[in-house]
Amino acid sequence: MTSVADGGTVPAANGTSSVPNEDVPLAELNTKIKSGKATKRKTQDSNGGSKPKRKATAKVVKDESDDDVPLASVQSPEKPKKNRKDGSKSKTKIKKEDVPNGKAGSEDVKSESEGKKPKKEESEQPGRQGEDEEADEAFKWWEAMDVDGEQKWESLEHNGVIFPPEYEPLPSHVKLYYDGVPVDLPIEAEEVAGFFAALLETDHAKNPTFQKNFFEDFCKVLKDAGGCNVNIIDFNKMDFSKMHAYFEMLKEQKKMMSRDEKKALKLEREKFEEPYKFCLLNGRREQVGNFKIEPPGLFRGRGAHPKTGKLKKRVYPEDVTLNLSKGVKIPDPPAGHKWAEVRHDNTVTWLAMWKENITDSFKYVRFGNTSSVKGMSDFKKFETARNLKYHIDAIRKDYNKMLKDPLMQNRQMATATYLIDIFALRAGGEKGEDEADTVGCCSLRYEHVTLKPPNKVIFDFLGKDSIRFYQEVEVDPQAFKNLRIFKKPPKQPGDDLFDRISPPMLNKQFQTYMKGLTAKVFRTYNASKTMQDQLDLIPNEGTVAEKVVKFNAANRTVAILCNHQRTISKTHSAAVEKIHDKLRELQWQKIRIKRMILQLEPNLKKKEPKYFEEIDDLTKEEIKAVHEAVLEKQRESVRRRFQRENEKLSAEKKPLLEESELKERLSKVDELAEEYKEELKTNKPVVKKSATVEKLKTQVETLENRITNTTFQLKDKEDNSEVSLSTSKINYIDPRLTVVFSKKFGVPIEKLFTKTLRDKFKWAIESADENWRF
DNA sequence: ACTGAGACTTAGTACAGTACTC
DNA sequence: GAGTACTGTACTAAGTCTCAGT
Repeated sequence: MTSVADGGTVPAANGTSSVPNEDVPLAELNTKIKSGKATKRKTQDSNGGSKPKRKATAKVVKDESDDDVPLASVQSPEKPKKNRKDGSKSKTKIKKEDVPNGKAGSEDVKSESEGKKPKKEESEQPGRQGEDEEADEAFKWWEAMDVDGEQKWESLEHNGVIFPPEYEPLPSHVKLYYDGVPVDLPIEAEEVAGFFAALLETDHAKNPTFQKNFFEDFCKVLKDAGGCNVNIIDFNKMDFSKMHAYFEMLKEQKKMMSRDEKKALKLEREKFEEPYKFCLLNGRREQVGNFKIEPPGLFRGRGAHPKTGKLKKRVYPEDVTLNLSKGVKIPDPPAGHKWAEVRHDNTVTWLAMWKENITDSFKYVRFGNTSSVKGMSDFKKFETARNLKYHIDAIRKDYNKMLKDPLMQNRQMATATYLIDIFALRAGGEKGEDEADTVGCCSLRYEHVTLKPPNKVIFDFLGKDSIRFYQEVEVDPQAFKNLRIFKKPPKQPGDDLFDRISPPMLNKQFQTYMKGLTAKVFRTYNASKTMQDQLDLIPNEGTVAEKVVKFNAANRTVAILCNHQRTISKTHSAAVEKIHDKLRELQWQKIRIKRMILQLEPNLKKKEPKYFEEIDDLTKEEIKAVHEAVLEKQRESVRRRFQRENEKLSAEKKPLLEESELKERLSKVDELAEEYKEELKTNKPVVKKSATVEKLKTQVETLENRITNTTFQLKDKEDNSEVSLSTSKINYIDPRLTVVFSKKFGVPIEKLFTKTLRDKFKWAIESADENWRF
């Protein structure tokens, strides 16, 4: 069995490894580079030169480092010997106890049988399994796991996919208008126009690229369908408002349906979907994920996607390839249709597949997240990440050393690894001209990194999903020097910083340290490691609610590390403003009561100066604003109560209250207003006769508590407004960490995982005990 | 050695469903 | 109990990474 000692004995990284061989003159190096990555890059000029985007071949960086070290040699990254098909499968089993020396996961760990039935026996009796749902539910793959190997399943049977319903034409009175004229669209074109009409009020519909792409595709569909009564040539003359209104009306109708109607509809839908929801995987009933074929519509690309708004075509059975066991029943295609193809490939995990017309890529129907296949791969992912802890020290040591390597390529490798490790950047592969311009580590360009000596770096770029990555950070001095070199002229905006490396090269390098190590593993590792460290800091005290808050705070650190964002909800700023107002009012109340105390006992001010320090914290203007808000609130509540009382009286058929009564009640508020006005001048609030210093001080205390709570609430709201916790919880934080926290701190798992997550992470919930560590 | 196809994970958003407030 | 705010789920786009074919 391999042990932790491995960590220290892994082969050194390229460039720092023993033999300084294969020295190649620089000239040759350049050729290599050119024939490699650089040639792939499309030239700016080819697309009209609108954006200062990818330049042609990045200029060769001067053969000098900061220290004028010549770039000496090229070393082709060592080819990791791989032997995928050696057929030897290693059985692994999630164990209750952590292996002391840590090797688990994909390395060979013998699975103690512990009397568990081998999987094979079970799957040979699908019939029996099928009868007993309990048995299905209870199957614990994590106690009999075969994680390695090419083959993904033994047997697979399913009922195919659900196609979206055929298009139903609009009622004849609902039309598109062009230049004020109602248009008789052929049904195909009407459908496409409808797609746009449905989005009329969204940002997409206002996006010129979206409009242009939509219009092009719409015109083509219209032409192919034989045209219409009007000559449509100008998008701006199209009026979708009638169509839009119709869709809104339908939505409204749906909303207005009674509870029972909705329920019945839902039941019917579920009954129809039932057969597609499950499949037979190795003889066990398991969930299918997305069994619905994506409906046609307009492509909603994120960020500045050149293809956004294009028509995503309807998918027919003739486009769909099925995958299932040989010899099992092939689901019938919809009447009058046939499948594109039926495959029997057990090395993949999809049940159906089709090609999508926008980006020319594949879409898959897969197993659900609760399935054993997905669960195993999730488990494997976390074990790989966990395994990194035995190698990370060596890796860090090596790249820190290699930051000074004379060879430019090696410096870039080291610097990229550093950024990926420390700032959790993604690998950043090449992207095409017909995609949104987003970057990751290897595709960072000149303009994405600003250097501020001595060692401050500002990253500012759009990452995956066009989410902005903005960070001002201090970096390792050598990394700083390197970035400066990578930016040296003749490089200029538009040029790649890392022009001599690519994600595959990085990954190849990583594999020399550890099997399965790739760039993305660093994100998983650092995320889970961070979570573990944060959880370790939480004291086991307080209420469940308090513990949950602290857990979420730990979760948030991870989310921030991974730059997981969400758009601020429309109501957010209003909600924040509300809390701010509330806080100011509380503050005012507190000050007011303290002033009352001073009226009762003026000499206290000298005795306890600290306590009364804050009584002048609010300006007159602020106080006035609070007064107005408070008074307005009171008036509003008086009016509301008046109205409610009247409604009640009216229901009881009794005479209503007179308007004069309302005036009478409102005048009480006016009296208060006068009182406040006076108070604003004198700074002496009226003190109730019954008040004592004791009582008032208690009131101050209560207010202070409320202020603390509200401040906390506000901070939480603001901190969370742009941070999405769920992504890291679903993808990056080893679920066993959460399970351990739950067990150790006595927080019900329901408070930490939603139902779906509990199903997804069942393996973790049932396998981790409270001593488990990442 | 390079490239693109293919397959899988990761990601934010829209919207439905639920909880909370007045 | 209606209206509103928040939460969870469904959806599908956008990444990463491997491998086969040239």
